[in-house]
Amino acid sequence: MEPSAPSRRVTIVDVARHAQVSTTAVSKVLRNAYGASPEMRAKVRRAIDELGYRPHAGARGLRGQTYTIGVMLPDIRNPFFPEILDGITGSLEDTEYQVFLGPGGNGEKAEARVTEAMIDRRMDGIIMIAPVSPRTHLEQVASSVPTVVVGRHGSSPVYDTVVDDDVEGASLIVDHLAGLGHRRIAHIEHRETDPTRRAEMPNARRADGYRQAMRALGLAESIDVVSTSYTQEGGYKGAKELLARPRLPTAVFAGADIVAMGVLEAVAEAGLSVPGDISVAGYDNTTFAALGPISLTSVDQAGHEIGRNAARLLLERIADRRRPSVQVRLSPTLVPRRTTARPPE
Amino acid sequence: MEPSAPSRRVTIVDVARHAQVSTTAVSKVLRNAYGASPEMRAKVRRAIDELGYRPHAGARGLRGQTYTIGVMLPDIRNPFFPEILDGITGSLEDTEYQVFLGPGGNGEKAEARVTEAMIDRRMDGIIMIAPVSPRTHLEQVASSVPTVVVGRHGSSPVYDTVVDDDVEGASLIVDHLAGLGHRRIAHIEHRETDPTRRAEMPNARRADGYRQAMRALGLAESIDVVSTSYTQEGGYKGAKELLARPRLPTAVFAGADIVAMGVLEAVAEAGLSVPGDISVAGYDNTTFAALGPISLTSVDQAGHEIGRNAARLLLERIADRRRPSVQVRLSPTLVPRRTTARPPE
DNA sequence: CACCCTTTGGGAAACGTTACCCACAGCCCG
DNA sequence: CGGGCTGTGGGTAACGTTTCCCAAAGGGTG
Repeated sequence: MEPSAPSRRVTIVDVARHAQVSTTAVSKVLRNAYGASPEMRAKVRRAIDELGYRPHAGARGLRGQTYTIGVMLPDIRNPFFPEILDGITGSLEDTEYQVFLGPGGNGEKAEARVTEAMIDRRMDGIIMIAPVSPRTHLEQVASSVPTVVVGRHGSSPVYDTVVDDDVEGASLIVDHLAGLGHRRIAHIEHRETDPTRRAEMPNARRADGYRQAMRALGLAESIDVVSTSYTQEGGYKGAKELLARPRLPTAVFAGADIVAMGVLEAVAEAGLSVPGDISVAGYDNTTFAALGPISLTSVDQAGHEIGRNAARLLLERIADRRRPSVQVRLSPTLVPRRTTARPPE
Repeated sequence: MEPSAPSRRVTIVDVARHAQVSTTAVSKVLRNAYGASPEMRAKVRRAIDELGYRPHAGARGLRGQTYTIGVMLPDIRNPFFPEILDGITGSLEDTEYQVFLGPGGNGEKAEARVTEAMIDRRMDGIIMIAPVSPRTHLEQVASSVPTVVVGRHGSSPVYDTVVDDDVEGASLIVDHLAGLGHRRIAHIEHRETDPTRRAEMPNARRADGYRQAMRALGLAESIDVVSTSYTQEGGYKGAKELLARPRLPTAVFAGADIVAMGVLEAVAEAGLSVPGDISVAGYDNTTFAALGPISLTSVDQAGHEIGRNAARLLLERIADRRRPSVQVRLSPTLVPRRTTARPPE
């Protein structure tokens, strides 16, 4: 085996010559386009197989499509994304489209770099998962390539959206805890100051959902929200703060599983037991929430469904770029585990 | 904002006209190529900025490079990969290269699809992380594009490799346990039958390392290996089997953290305590190993370093495709936590 | 001062594919 | 039997960039 053999690749011209037809004809077969008889198709396909021809995606992109879909992923570590991704790739595996992931790096600048790179490569469509970029940037991207935004509330005429109902998810937790008898239910949120992001980011919607659900249960006075960040450390600090309250909460609803991990740590340090003294719930139903030693009550977003819908919407929009924008909202489900129980007497 | 405005993009021709030079000149500036005076460069760069020009990667690829690096990731869920990825993207963020991830889907077929797609898109180089494909396929890929293989032992003249020393990692654990006083140390491995994979796959190397280390300590008779798979269930089943032994092991070295999770579950079910009755160690130092309630002793592979090296080797090979292949081997470190302690008296 | 080399710049032909349009044959219909 | 469809196939000009080459100008050298 040669180190990187310089052998010329088989091109459409070679296929055409071998099949004794024009390159136009081969191109038509490749794209399943109109204007080729069944016999012609058969002949061309045979030539393709015999020569082992594969089209050059870049060259195709010069005139037509690249058959490439870009998925912007802000943070690969987030154990919730793989589900979405499976949904996307699953929907696309029977098509000609190939999915590539762009590491977003969790910042506006990194996100911009990736989306620009995708546009430079003329990807046919882009799926942005839980982007942190301002809406104007999303719209700018969407104005030059078909785009679906996942996990941002708020709609735009230029891109489609798929979200899980975070308000509903927050209620699921609050109702579950209240159903067990809890009244002093506290919440740890990810601090959000920017007004449009308060309206669009899932973390803010979860906090809103918490407040709404508490009020609906007549527990308005027990509303207690600590603002930190969606990290383990944020959970730890938030819990420390809650544990310093004159009257301790009997349950903590952390806005994300990873936050709940910090809470569990702080609670253990304080010498309290879970769920004996305090119940803890997270959000996202991440892999580790299910692990035996943790067994964290959480909310499952239908990740697979989210991905499937995003892929579907994107294909539709690639097919018809001027169809009106669509918003899909899915419902989460509660996954009760061993970190929540009746409050102490 | 128009839905997907049809506005023509700025091309190199526009830039040339605006700067009153030839397209050749602009191209030279873009590539930092020889044959452009400083004044010329300045003039062209200004025009580029004024027009907001961005080169079309596909068109570039037709003649030259695409400035795109593909990273094949077999399983996004593996919490060890993000570290490697950070190392890669970190090394590349000051270059013109853009990284895209191809979801490998943990199977030969899926891996082949992704690598072919990368080649079809004329990516300048490919990094394959822990591929499961047979070596012939790796060499085939490497023969058409510069390639670095991460996490496969065994070298090839056509691709570079970066591995962490799994034999050494296994010793770290065995020595650690023996140092605490354990003698009956069992191991749960991922079953591997194919002979070349036994030599190349990390899981097989870990099992070998375990045996070697046991023999080196004079514990050859206590060698006890159970073959299941690197999954939580595999750990659970493996542990069940070990717990049915007439003389229980006092420590279990699971070949991966996720396996250790299954072990912890089985041990808890058996009414035994960790590390009181039995010590448990994993491998990979995944995120959840560090979580408070778990606190699993593990082995840390220098993921970041692995990624940095892979990126460096790839750039070198892109620059000189016929330089001899290089193998980099890094050393892991032990991360002792609360699941390992002295054996019961 | 003739010659050659170096520096700077540009013209034009690739690169591999698709879009656009035209030609031709066969057929149906009035 | 003429006119207009429909189905089939191909010629050719894009698409946006880089590479290969050549030309001209300037400067050093014998």
